[in-house]
Formats: sequence, C-alpha cells, structure tokens
Amino acid sequence: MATETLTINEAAETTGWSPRMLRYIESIGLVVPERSPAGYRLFGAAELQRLRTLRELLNDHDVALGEVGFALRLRTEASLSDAVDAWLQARPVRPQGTTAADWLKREQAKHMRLLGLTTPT
Amino acid sequence: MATETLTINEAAETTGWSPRMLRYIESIGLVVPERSPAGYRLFGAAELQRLRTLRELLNDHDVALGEVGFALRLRTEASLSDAVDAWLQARPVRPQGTTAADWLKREQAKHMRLLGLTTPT
DNA sequence: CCAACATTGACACGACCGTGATAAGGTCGG
DNA sequence: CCGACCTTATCACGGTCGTGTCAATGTTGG
Repeated sequence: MATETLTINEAAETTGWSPRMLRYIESIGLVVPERSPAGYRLFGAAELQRLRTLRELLNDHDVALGEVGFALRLRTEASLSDAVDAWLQARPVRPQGTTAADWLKREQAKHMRLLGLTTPT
Repeated sequence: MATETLTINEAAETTGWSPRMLRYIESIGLVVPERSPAGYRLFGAAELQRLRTLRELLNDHDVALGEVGFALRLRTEASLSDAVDAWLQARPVRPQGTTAADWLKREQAKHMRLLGLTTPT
C-alpha cells in the first residue's frame, strides 16, 4: 500500500511548521487534516501543499495567522462580510479612480444577494 | 458661522468613544478626521456617523478593531487581497451549504473589479 | 510486550492589542 | 493673560496571539 498520508511529526518535518503549530493552525480552521480511526491526524499532499503556501503567504505579505482566519470568517459568514463591506464602502476616503456610481452598483448587487436573488447570468 | 465640526472631546461625548480611542481608531486608519490649521482634529457629521456605525459593527458581529483594519488593508492592497483569496479558494474543506458555483461567481466578480470592469447591468 | 509515536490539556512567556492615565507643551477665546 | 482645551509621547495593565514545553494517556508495529 502506498503511504498516502503523513503523521503530524512527518508533516512538521516537511513543512517546517512545528507539530504544535500544525495543531494550532487546525484549531483556527485553516488546514484541517483527516483523522485515522484512532484519532491520528493524517496529512495528505493537499494539506502539505496548503501548509507550505500558507508559510509563503505569511512571509510575502505582512499577514498574521489570525488575520487569515478572519478572512476565512469573512468568506463563510456572509452577514459579517456584508456588514464589514458596507461599513468600509461608506468610507469618505475615496481611493482615487473609484466612482460613486461604481459603489452604488456593488451595493445594490450585495443587497440582492442578501435577499437571495441570483445575479443575472 | 454654523458649528460644522466637533472637537475630539465633543465627538467623544456624542459617540461614546473615549478621546483616547478616537485617536487610536484614527491611527489604524478607520476614521481619519480633518485637521484645523493648528492641528486640532475636526469631526464632521460623516465621521460621527461612521464612529457610531463602527460601534454597532463591533457589537453586532464579533469583530475587533484590528480585524476591521485588516479588512481595510484587504480592500486597499490588491496584491494582498489576491494572495489571500487564492489561498482560501484552494481550500478543500467545504463548509457545507456553500456551493462551488457561488465561489466562482464571487471570484469572477473580484477579477472583473480588479480589471476595472463594471458589473453587468 | 514495549518503545516510539499520537492525542488533549495545561502552564509559561514575549509580543502586541485595546484602553486609561499622565506629563509636557501648543492654541484658543473672553 | 489665563484657564480650558488641544496635541504627541509614554507608562501601565489585563487580554489574546503565537509558540514551546511538559504531563497524562491512548495507539501502533515489530
């Protein structure tokens, strides 16, 4: 049988994260490996890749784990995303080049999405 | 002349934020008031409204100031936004109920936004 | 069977966040 | 001119984040 998955220590070895951090990263929902019947974490190729790219993401841009976790929240909690978007959009500081009409269009689209309407195909 | 703007203590009074927090909120770029020639902060109606809605945003959803600041970063730094989006999109874990088509739509909209295209009417 | 590994839970520690307080100094209005 | 306000800068404090380490216990494989 091909050794398809790695244990937490092996995964730590190849990704550069410590076992402790792998558990922490799982706890905030960023990389959640499967479990063996006995509860052992099983890291597959996909998880390993994600762990490496996560490292790059943090290095390249100045981002913290918690912030990526928040971005995840934004992606999964639509109401939160909408509330934050609405607040930011009302910001009087205009990033130059952005037109007010543009904002309105997007705001309307967002409301329609909230109402459960589909965007026109 | 009409008293168009409030000083920091007056703004604190009507918004419920302490003067200290008004300065802090400014330091993370969330509400940045104009300044008088002498450097005094001048809070107008727009800023006061934003400060109140900010308070609501934090109360209603479970969000911290720093997280709103991060959302702002996501909005202004396109490369960061793209990197985070790319990483999250590759996530194999599907939070149940979310459809892949949904993701695709949003992703496409995002790319179009980046390209400066308007949403289809 | 047992050594080597996995699990969860806890304590610890430096760094930063959110917040107040206070100091040292500039500005305003009557 | 002077008291009441504003400014920035700093110290302090509890809380959370990121991370290591350790203990107590369960699992695996030769």
